[in-house]
Amino acid sequence: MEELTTDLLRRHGLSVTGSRIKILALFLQSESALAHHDIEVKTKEKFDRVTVYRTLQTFMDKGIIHTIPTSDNSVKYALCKDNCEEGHHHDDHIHFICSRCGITSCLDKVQVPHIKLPRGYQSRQTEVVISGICKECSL
Amino acid sequence: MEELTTDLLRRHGLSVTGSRIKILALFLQSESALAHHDIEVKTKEKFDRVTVYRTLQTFMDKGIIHTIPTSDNSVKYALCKDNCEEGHHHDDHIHFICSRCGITSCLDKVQVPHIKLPRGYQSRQTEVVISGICKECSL
DNA sequence: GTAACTGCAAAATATTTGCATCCTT
DNA sequence: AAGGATGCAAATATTTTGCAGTTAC
Repeated sequence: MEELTTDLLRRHGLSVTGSRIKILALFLQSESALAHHDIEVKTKEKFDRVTVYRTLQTFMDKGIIHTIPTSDNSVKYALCKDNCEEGHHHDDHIHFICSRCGITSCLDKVQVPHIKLPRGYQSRQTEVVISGICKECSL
Repeated sequence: MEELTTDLLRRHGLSVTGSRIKILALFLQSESALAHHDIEVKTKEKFDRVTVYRTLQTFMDKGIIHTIPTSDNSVKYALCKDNCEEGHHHDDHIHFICSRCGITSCLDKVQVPHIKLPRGYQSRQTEVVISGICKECSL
């Protein structure tokens, strides 16, 4: 794991530090998207709240994670899969929010559909967030 | 306009008050979605910030407005078109965020596509938010 | 050694709650 | 008259900024 995180950081031109390793590891271990608060809670070793903010921002800038839009206030973050570069997100999967257990996850297998817009509108990115009952909760 | 807003409030079982009329009128006049901050700025007569929060919450509860999910922190609100009832939103249109002028709007004519989910997932609501350049900005 | 990262303090901003008063019905 | 809505004060939560000390390369 340490190997993996270190690699990922280096590949994105970031220096390897304790907080970055720990936070990145959290994302790699997690099936679901994480809110700022989750990160504060789940890292064994506690980091300053400010460090978490800055680390998330850095990961965003470098295309390591992306945000998932939600209708309520909350911002959730998830790992970008492969082809995100600095400044260019290519997340072409949809997101799912379970209204029972609350987890937010990326459904990597489900492609975002192409949507025909009215004349004059130019689409750059399409976000799809579906809420409902997830696989686990509907058992 | 006063007629319209009053009607709308009554139809949703709300008492008719100054702040509700003014805030609802803002939504009716506005082409685009409004953030809490927009409302504070755009109402001539100033209301307490708390009143704005509470009014928006009330409108949400009654199905008069809905939120639009965004990837950044911001929450935007827009009028529900017709068939929203208390506790049941039926917004089946997509949302558009212009990355040039920043406006967020409902594209009422564009239907949300049906998306086939993996086995076990049950969809209740699908949100689609497309960002790009809007009609006005691409002229 | 130098540039970048972190933690602490504090500022700025956003949101919620309690309560007394006022307004709508 | 009664219940609900508003404004004010204040508590809470969230996010940002500056700076000094520390760490990665």
